[in-house]
Amino acid sequence: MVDYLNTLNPVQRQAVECIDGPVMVIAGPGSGKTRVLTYRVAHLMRSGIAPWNILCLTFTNKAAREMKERIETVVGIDVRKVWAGTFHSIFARILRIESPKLGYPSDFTIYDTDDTKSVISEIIQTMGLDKKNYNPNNVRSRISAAKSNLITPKMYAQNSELIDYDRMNRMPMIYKIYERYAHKCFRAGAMDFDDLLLQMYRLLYENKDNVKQKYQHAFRYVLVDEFQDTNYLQYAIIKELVNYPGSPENICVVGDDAQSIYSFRGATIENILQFESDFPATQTFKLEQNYRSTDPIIHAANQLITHNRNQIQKKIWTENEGGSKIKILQILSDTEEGRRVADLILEQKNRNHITNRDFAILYRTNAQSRVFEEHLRRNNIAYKVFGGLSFYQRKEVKDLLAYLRLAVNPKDDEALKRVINYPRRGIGKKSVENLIDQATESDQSIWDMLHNGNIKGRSARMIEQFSQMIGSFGRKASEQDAYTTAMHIAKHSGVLAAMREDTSMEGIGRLQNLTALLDGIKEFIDADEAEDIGDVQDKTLSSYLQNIALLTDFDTSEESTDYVSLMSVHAAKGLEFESVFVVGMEENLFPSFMAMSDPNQLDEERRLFYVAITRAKKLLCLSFAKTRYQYGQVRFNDPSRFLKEIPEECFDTVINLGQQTNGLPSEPKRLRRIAPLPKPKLPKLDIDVSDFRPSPSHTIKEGMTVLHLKFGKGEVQKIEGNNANKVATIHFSQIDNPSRKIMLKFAKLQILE
DNA sequence: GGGGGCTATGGGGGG
DNA sequence: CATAGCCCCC
Repeated sequence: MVDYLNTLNPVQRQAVECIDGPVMVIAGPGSGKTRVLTYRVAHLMRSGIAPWNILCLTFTNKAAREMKERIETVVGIDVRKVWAGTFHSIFARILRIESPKLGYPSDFTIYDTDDTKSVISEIIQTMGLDKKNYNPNNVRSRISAAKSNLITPKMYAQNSELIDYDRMNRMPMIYKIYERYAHKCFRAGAMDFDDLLLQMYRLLYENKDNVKQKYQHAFRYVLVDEFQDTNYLQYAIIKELVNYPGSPENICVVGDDAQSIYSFRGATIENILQFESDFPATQTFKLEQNYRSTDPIIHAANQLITHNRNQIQKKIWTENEGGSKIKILQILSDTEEGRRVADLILEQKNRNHITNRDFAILYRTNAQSRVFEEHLRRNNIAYKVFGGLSFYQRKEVKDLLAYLRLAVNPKDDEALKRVINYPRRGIGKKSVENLIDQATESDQSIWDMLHNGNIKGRSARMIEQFSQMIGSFGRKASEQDAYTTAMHIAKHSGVLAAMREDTSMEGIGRLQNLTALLDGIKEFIDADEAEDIGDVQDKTLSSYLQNIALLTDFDTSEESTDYVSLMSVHAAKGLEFESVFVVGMEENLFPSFMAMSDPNQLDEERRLFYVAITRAKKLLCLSFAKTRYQYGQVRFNDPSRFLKEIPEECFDTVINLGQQTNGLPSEPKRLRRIAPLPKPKLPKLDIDVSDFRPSPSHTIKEGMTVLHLKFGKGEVQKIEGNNANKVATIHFSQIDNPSRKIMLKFAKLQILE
């Protein structure tokens, strides 16, 4: 066993050893917060606390995983039974056991943001509301905010402040949409991300079968990382678990008000301020010594944050004297920024002998990643982009996942809508609309309509077949493991076959993604790791789906890890790198134009920048471009005000950053829009229109040579489909992508031979 | 049924 | 600029 206590400084050590009663640790960046949390858990276990009595809520699953690994090497005790993970993943696990107490199936589906938006759009439509006023995204965030603040639909409807606000924004019916949305999700056996928290709260609050006491008893020691980024609802759950008469109140929260950057999703700094009054016995520890960065970086960070209005007083300091000054780069354009940063990375690699994995490029918006990708690729530097469209959001992946979801929970309307006619099986738009309408009207799921609905016309047989198929998938899912089931579904749904048919470059890529998905499922069932908080390892499809619904980019394993990391500043929270580039340091970008008129939001942007620069251990480079393409226009933005808030002596060169802005937003100057060049049309084919005599469609047969007015001569290779819906595959040798599928009933073709 | 081209619209951060 | 939604056309 490692003598871990002696590796800590006095304050850290106190925070680790003080295991009974409420503890709050205010920890500056790089002050060994993770060490404290990790060693605290290790210390608990060495003091004889059973691992299953420890609940540790971290910000990412990766952080939880790394903590467990570290603990295992430190104390050599089996840590697998510690409840460690994100709020969402831990609560999803508990709800999987307890959700029947709330009327949900234990195989409930987790709706992602796209599903949520789709449900909301449908409600807006069926309510006959104007889509111009009701933007699904706005509505979604209103509903999400309500849930995060424990406001039920009923409370929402009675809250005049909320109703007035919505009325002012010309969306007076949001309360009604909220009510319908909640009902619809419930009826579909689905929870969205907020529900994972909200239903957990309900579970404890309603306390059916004394389930609250069960978990209060189980979680005798509770630890919460990044406490400054928890919202009202999350804190309410923690209090349900810990704050009750006779509680030992063994709760430890760790956070830093200066790094609070998630208020947009309901996080509230109030929680930190509230904590000491909710738990009067709280002992507070402040970790202020920074072990991560060198002096110029720390100095800059301290100075920067003094520009914020409210903060808990603390000053971070370091013994890492000296160190390189901060590099500041003034660049002409955003493209140039990509080139310069890639070049600097090469240079630093050679001069300072650091490897790809030591570098990070951090930006305010994910859309900025592209130029850096381009130039890194050009310089042959391996990189990985975090955030953006994840693997699980790709169309082909979502298609197969929809089938898997449907097998587990056929009431999942969103999944059903996605695949009822994919691959094509002759259940057209009209039939689907009809089913949806009936479902809405009778307040049942679409799945129920497949059996009880009033289905007329040709699609009836196809619908019957589809429903049979999903039923058989469901039986498979309840009998076999996730991989066997998924493989079976991929084959028998026709998804795999549809993919194989598409031999274009993109099509091959999509097939590879599907294969990767299936491989991932195999990995899941082969994995020996005991993510099993229940007693048996759960290898079912249902378990797999719950697992991946909460994965992020950081949770995917890969062979090679030596890459430059590209990510948003938000995503970089909690990480550190030898060399960090913070790019796009311009007004209207960082700080974001969305925040410019609100002092509170400006403060949050500043905290975000604080987080960005404190990721760097040794080298920090800040860059800004004079011109940048934004929303189709060249824009001239001033250097970010944040650059001016860092003392000049921190920088390696002095750059004239212009007038200090007095807090007023500077209107971005813009250039006239440049008209796009017309795209080249199909080459003109020399066909005399007056000679063109299209032949009747039924006379066209495989093997014929035909003439088409735009595509020219072509060879009929294949004819598929029945009667009126025959589709011909014709090879037109005179055009760019010669193989075309044409529906014969529309096409005008003249038979040549 | 579905792809291509056009227009309107948004425009941030994420579990 | 990117994307969504629409219409047109085959």
